Amino acid sequence: MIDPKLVRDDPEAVRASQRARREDPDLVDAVLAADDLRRSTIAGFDRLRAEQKGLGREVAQAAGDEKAALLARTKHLSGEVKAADVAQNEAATAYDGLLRRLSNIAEPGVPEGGEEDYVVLEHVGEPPQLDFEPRDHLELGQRLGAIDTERGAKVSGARFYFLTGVGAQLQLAMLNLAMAQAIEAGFVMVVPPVLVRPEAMEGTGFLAQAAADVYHLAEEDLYLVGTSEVPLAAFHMDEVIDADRLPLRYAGWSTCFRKEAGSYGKDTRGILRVHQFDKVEMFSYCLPEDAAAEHQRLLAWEKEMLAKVEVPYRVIDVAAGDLGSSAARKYDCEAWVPTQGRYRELSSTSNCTTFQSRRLRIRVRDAEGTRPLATLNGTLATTRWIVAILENHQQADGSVRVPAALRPFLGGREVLEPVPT
RNA sequence: GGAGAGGUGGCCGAGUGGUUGAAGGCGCGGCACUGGAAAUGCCGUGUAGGGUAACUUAUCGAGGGUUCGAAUCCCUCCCUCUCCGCCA
Repeated sequence: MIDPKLVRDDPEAVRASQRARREDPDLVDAVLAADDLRRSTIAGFDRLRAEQKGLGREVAQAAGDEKAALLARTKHLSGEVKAADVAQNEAATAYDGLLRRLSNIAEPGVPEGGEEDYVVLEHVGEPPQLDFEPRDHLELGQRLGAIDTERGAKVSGARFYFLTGVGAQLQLAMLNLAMAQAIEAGFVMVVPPVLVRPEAMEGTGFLAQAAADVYHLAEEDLYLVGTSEVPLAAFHMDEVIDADRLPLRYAGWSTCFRKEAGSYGKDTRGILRVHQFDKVEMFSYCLPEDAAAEHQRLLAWEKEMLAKVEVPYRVIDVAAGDLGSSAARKYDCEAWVPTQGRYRELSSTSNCTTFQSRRLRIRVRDAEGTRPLATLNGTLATTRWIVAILENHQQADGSVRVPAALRPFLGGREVLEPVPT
């Protein structure tokens, strides 16, 4: 939720942000109209309620005939107060509903446009020069006895997989490497619940545009999280945090679940796009004025991790139209995938400014009082990284070189060798 | 799953139908005292809405209800604790 004052004080800025995102600018005017109605119903209710309370005080002190007369007078007021209360609540609900539909204000400098309008900020590393026909990650994974998608489909359906042997070990090694880095950087490691209440899902903004991608358990009314960003953001829901405790940095380790609705036929091979994967996610709470700098720090930590797995990648500044509703700015790191001849997203870091904290009622308290704080998130490693690691470090014989930083987490192994099937 | 006890301000904790936004304590801020500090004393201190302002409204887990009036009574739900049952 954006700052309601901004809509009132500078509606054109909000309209401009909506246009940049290719969302509806007229929503701003609907919010303004709902706000007018809301305020007038509040005035009506307040007046009646004040009168009722005043009479109530007199009733409390009166007795006998005087009391009876007062009661007669106030009896009809009761109904009016109730009606005004209903009107007030309806107007407030309508206003809130519209306000929540407004996406976060894109940060100045965000590229305009849609998915294809990102700006490449930099390239790091060179695609490997392979003097043989590269195998894709699935073929490599099968030869290594690392990835089994056929049995994944048998047991659970399409887009499910088993990580076996060195595949499972590689994932654990990578996530451990990521977590070790995060802890070294001062993050608090968190293993969060992956089933959350509607409030947590709603508060982080995932029930808006990403709703179709979210698994829901109807019987319990719980949602499976698509990222530990959700429980990490909701961790401090309804809390007031002293300014001197900020920034708070958490590194979540969790399994993530995504329906991948609308991606039928896309990336169906291997483990590039799956319903369930594991991830180490960084999450920061900081002062709003520090958010942009914190965003750069998260990006730097992502790059540090990418350097450790030695894959070539580029950093893109995601265009406004391709931002999630919560994000004011988003940088993606995309790794080179040799068999696809293109870059694929490995990590993503978003500055959600005060959008999530306002929805989740998380505030910071300093000398001036309390106010919403900023939340940011960024990926440190996911199952998908295995794709880039296998393909970029493959050798002619189908073996895969292990990046040096991962070796300590793999019992010192330098090469993953094919196994007999 | 069953039975019972609870959910009150940043925190702890009184309060069972009427000037209670809510005693008291802690914390925090200011002042006094001090060479400075601690201790002590005094004063102040929730949040969110509406209003140019004076001021006003809401808020005692959430949502309904009873009543002229609800933190307080009733219903539903959520959560916590204790005991029993069940259990990968």
